[in-house]
Amino acid sequence: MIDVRMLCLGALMGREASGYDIKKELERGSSAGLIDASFGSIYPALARLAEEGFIAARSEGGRGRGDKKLYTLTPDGEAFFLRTLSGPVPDEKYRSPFLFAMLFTSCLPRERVRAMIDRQIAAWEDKLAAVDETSAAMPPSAGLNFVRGFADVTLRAGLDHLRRHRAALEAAAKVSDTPAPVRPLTEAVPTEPAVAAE
Amino acid sequence: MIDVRMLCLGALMGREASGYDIKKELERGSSAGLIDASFGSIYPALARLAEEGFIAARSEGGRGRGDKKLYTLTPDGEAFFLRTLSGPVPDEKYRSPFLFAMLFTSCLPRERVRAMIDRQIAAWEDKLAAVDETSAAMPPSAGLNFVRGFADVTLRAGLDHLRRHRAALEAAAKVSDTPAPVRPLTEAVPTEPAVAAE
DNA sequence: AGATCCATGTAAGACGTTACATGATTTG
DNA sequence: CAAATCATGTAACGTCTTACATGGATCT
Repeated sequence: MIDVRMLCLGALMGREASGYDIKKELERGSSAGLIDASFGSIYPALARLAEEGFIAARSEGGRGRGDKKLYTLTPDGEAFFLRTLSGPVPDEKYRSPFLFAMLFTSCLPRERVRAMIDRQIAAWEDKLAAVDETSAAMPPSAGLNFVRGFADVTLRAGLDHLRRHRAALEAAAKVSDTPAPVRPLTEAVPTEPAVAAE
Repeated sequence: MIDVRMLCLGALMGREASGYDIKKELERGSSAGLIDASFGSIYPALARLAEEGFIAARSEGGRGRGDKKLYTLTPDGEAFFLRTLSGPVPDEKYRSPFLFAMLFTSCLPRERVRAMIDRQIAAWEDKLAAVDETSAAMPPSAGLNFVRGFADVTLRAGLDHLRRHRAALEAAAKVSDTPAPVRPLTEAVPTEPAVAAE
């Protein structure tokens, strides 16, 4: 379970923060590019955690900024967080629209494939730069080092692979109005030769 | 957009299949380990696609097995699929409960960290084996090669990284009742020294 | 003065999972 | 005959995103 509640509790480990702060942290802090959540899920999560007694709120209204609510973990909250973290680790989820699209290169126009690849390379390069940059600016800890390093090597491997294979992908793509060689997403070894019949 | 509808349309490119077949394909076919979906989302998606005229159903009742519904893409469906695929490519989503947990190694008992790492290594090794195995048994196509290869290099990089860093992660973990060195998930360079005050 | 950032929240809806209900067929 | 696999579907529920509503503060 890594729902927004866990994200919030994690962000509050050893620090006081508002919903807004948490969102910023997810966007530009140590988890930049790895995890994200919208205000629409963060605020209700905080409200519920407060109700449950896992976090405590302190209003910082007054002077400058409007009504800011700073949350802190309660002992209960920290215990709950650590207990949940120690529980069963759910499977990872990776969903890549780009990879999915690449499965169908042979049915897509070549320029389109080219454009997608360009955008993906740019996106991964950006992410890589962001990871390396924020890593440098962060106090080192074994966990942080590991996670940032993971993002780094993994992105590099992906980029490298894509660069090496882009020619093949583009070559397989459809040139303008070539009758698309639609091959099914097969399940292992389709034993019937296409000629077959009877 | 890679919702279950797109998954189904993709699975039906150049082939006839039932909801059950699609599920199997996702589990053990070319997308094994990369994408999955439950029956609870596949069947309603197929029903809706049929309503919209993107796929056509053919009942294969009769002899052996019960009432099987085989779906085929209509020209409209194929056009819709290709058009959507060619549209804007949404961001990738990667959610790793394991990586998240590793951010908090310093607060978790060492044995627990060790166990998590062992399980993760095993999980990635399994996935890698599955990828390599099914890749070998599949008719080669540029798209398939690329995607399988991507999974392969990416998993290897991750595994390698984890193996190299496990000692450091375990060393940072909490030994039995050591007062946990809780360090916040910081946002870049927290400039205030903890002493500060006024 | 207008744009942008800070700051919180709600409501509607999309999307998906789990669990349930059902039943035939195949295999050990 | 029991267990697994084939096969389809529904209902409840959880979770998250988008879009909306609101308002002060800061910057240009």
